[in-house]
Amino acid sequence: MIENTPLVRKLGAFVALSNPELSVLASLHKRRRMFVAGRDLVHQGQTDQSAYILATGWACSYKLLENGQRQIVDFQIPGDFLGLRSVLLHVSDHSIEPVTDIEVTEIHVADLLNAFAQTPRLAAAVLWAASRDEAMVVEHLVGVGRRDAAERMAHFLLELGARLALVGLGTKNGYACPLTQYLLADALGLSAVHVNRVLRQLREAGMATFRDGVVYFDNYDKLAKFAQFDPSYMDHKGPLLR
Amino acid sequence: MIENTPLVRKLGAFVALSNPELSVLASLHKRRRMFVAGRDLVHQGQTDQSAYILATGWACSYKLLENGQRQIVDFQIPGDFLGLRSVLLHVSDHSIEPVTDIEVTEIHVADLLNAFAQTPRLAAAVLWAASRDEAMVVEHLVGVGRRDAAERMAHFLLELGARLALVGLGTKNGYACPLTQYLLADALGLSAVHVNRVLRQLREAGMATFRDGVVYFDNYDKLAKFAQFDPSYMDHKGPLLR
DNA sequence: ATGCTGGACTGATCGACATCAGTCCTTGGG
DNA sequence: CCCAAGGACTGATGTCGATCAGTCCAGCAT
Repeated sequence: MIENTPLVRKLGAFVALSNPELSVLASLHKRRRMFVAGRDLVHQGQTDQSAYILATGWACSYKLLENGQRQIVDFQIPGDFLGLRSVLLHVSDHSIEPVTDIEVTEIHVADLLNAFAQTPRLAAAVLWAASRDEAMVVEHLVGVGRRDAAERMAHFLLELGARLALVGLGTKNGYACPLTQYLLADALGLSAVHVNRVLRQLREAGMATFRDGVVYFDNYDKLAKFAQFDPSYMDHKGPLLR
Repeated sequence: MIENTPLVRKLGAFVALSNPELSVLASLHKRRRMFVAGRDLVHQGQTDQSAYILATGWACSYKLLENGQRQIVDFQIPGDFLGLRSVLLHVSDHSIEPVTDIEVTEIHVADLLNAFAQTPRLAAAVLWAASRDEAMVVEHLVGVGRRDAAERMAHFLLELGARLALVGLGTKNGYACPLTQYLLADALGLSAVHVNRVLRQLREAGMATFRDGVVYFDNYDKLAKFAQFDPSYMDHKGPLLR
């Protein structure tokens, strides 16, 4: 039996993978490596680095601007690819930093592309996962562009919860979350000061509480309504491609 | 000889496609269809619609919020896929509207996935194109999150120019652009009023002029510096996969 | 114990951009 | 020819969130 990693769980939600396909997937995993929190894995502008699959811990991908501001594009949780896009485009347009200490397994993109030849359904699954990632970036864009700070925060907390639930790390009650208010600020396009005020608003409105590294959904439905959160792009009853 | 469509030009910049691969690609094109400006092709929430490749004209994909605001996620120009992500995810999380009258060719996603089995390099090319699209959304996110209105506008005009240049519809001097100030506002997360003021700023600073449906780069280098525009994620000397 | 550091938190002030309420110009229809 | 509609454009006013300048507390090293 193939081991049930977060990646297998995630892709399995998209495409029903057969055992041969699963073993091709498993064969992609090369060396296991660790990185410590805070030290960049990939630098903006760097070329020809490796791609990884995140096994444990959290990371974030971000872009730096000359004026010192940064925008966090996405957080990666177990099961997510790290740096796949950089490798495909042969240059990193962004940096990646572990938020906590992380464990990853390296993959060689040449192997991945070769695997597509053996099992085209794996290509579909990966394209699918990439589409989902893009959908999340899009949702993030909508939030930053057109939602006010409180809605943006609410939506963000919900989306993260839904993603974590998919790999078994969260429920509708809440989840463990190692992010600081500074990280939230850089993700949401706010100042850390304002993040603090907004979290207070959500807490006082009885919708969500973020304290001591844990997010509690005090009233999930009210929060989801407030944020206009629509999880349909992440919600699946089962694999869509059999 | 296979015809040299914008799509072939674009994918060809990524992966050197052989004649058999090109003909598989050509075989994906089904009926040719037209749509008129302003009437939605795909509605948010709709399921099971088709995917298309844009042949001529411009479209935009956007998301609507309950309060009536909208965020335009991206504009599509000839050679771009329309609605591919919606089909892969089996539900549209966004709407697509033609900005001008457009011509498209329909593709069946089942055919596309089957084609991956015949020519895995095509899978790589499509994954590549998807990565580039995601990189653009990311860049867009950074702009909306961390750039002020003028920088955002400058960066947007440059990026669009670079994309158009790739399919032969623009140069470093400028390009024809059918977008209204309202569309720009919805894309950049600004009000139409403010778009107007910002365009004036750029004009008065001698960097770019947008008038009568044409964007002129009055001083390309100054504009690129001002916007911190880095085209590396779209720039290629030639195909990276041979 | 003492000091240092990082993160959460707060009040006061300021500025970028939204909103409101218009004008002007062009285009197309009756 | 006149009118309606859409797009570009402008001034006045209002507000959300940034910035500045702190406090407080827990954890850790000395």
